[in-house]
Amino acid sequence: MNILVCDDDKEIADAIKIYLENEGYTVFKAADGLEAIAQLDQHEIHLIIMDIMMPKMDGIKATVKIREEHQIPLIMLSAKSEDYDKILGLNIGADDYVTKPFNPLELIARVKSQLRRYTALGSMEMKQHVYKTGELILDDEQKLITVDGEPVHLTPVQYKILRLLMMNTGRVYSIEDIYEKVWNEPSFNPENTVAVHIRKIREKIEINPKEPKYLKVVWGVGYKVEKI
Amino acid sequence: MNILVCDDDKEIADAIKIYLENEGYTVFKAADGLEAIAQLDQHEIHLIIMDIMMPKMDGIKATVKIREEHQIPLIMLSAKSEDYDKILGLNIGADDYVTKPFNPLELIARVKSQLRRYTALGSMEMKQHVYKTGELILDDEQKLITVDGEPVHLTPVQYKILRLLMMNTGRVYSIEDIYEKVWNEPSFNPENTVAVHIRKIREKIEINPKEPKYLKVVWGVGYKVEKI
DNA sequence: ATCAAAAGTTAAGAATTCCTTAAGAAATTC
DNA sequence: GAATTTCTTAAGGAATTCTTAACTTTTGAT
Repeated sequence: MNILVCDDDKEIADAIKIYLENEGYTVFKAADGLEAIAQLDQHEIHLIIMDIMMPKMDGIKATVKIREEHQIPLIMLSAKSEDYDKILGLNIGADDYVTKPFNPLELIARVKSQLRRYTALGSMEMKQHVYKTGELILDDEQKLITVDGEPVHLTPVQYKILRLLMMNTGRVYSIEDIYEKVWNEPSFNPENTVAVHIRKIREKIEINPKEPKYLKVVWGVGYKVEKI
Repeated sequence: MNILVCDDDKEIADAIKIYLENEGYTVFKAADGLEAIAQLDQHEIHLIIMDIMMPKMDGIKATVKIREEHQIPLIMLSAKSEDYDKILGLNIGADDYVTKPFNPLELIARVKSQLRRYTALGSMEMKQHVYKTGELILDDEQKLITVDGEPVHLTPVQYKILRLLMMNTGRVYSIEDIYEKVWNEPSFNPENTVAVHIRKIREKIEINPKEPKYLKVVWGVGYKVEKI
């Protein structure tokens, strides 16, 4: 997910960038409204964080301009906490606002909330949430896995790994791939963490873990869930 | 789709029949509980509309009898609107109820809603207002919750949380999900609020809160109400 | 074919994270 | 202002995750 942070205060923009990147988002920056609009043409942006007070083109004007062409979720940052500003911001097309000084955790929560809402609308109930291969079924809504109809309990990490592999049965994921997707951070030195988890998953979903039917290894490459 | 209308009042039964046939359903009639049971043997019935007050065998007795053998969705018609009757009907195995005098459109909406539950089709025109799982019943119209037929008092927040979970039994909601839906704002500080409410709810609806039958935790993910 | 290196598997315990629970403060309702 | 409800805090317990290290299989170089 790509987020555009638009603030002339370099310090604040950088701080936000770090917090968001820490959450796994890709962050682009813009120092004013004009830059922001330019960035939108260059990158696919999924959410905008926009400061109100900026030189050249302020946040209000920029928001209006952006809303003429895009429906990207937009969170407004305002130094003042007057209701006046908030109302103005929301009327103009912002989806939410946060007042400075703000709690980074709050900003992140609101970012997630907006992205959730936005992506939920696009795929309302349409998104697939049941993945099957052979007698192995994963229901992502119920967080439920069954093998031959028998429910199997997986821990959160185990679940995430299996879901990743099952969302694309047959596709091989390297250990680095898995680490990045599941932990949301580049695999710096994942000893054999992933392998251990794989073992635990096999223990639970395979009849005979030594001759796995579903969760196969591809030597020197990674792991996959067989497409059956 | 075949619907059985069971009411000794011929006028009402005929009126219902016409409305339902107008919607494309095939309607069978029965004047009392005994007739209803006889009809069930002869035709494949997909939904039952059952009046409470009837000669020979009343609706309550008939419902109990029917539930011994069938899981057909059943909507109860009651002349009285007292809470007592509603609770009784639901505990006995009815899936929904409508009080006389009723709006035909409401009845049809509830019929569709029930059929949808069992066939998993269509769109949401009428939101369901009775949610059941095991012996736990939530009636959103009366804001009433019963466990084993015993009404339990929940505070507003507790009620909202339980309703959210019961509207989709089996589905897992993260703490953030719950916070957002119940408080209508994203959660950002690592609080414990939801967990405390969950505890309080368990205290009230569970026999043994330490081994909850209904309100389960899914480790590292969130909470759900078991689909029973 | 044989051996060493590389890659994968497995087990066990320490470290960490997450959930539960109780008690009291703060806020709200009556 | 008393009662009820909601929120915060913190300790304790339970479950999960990670690390370590020995072991097995595969690969490929000799």
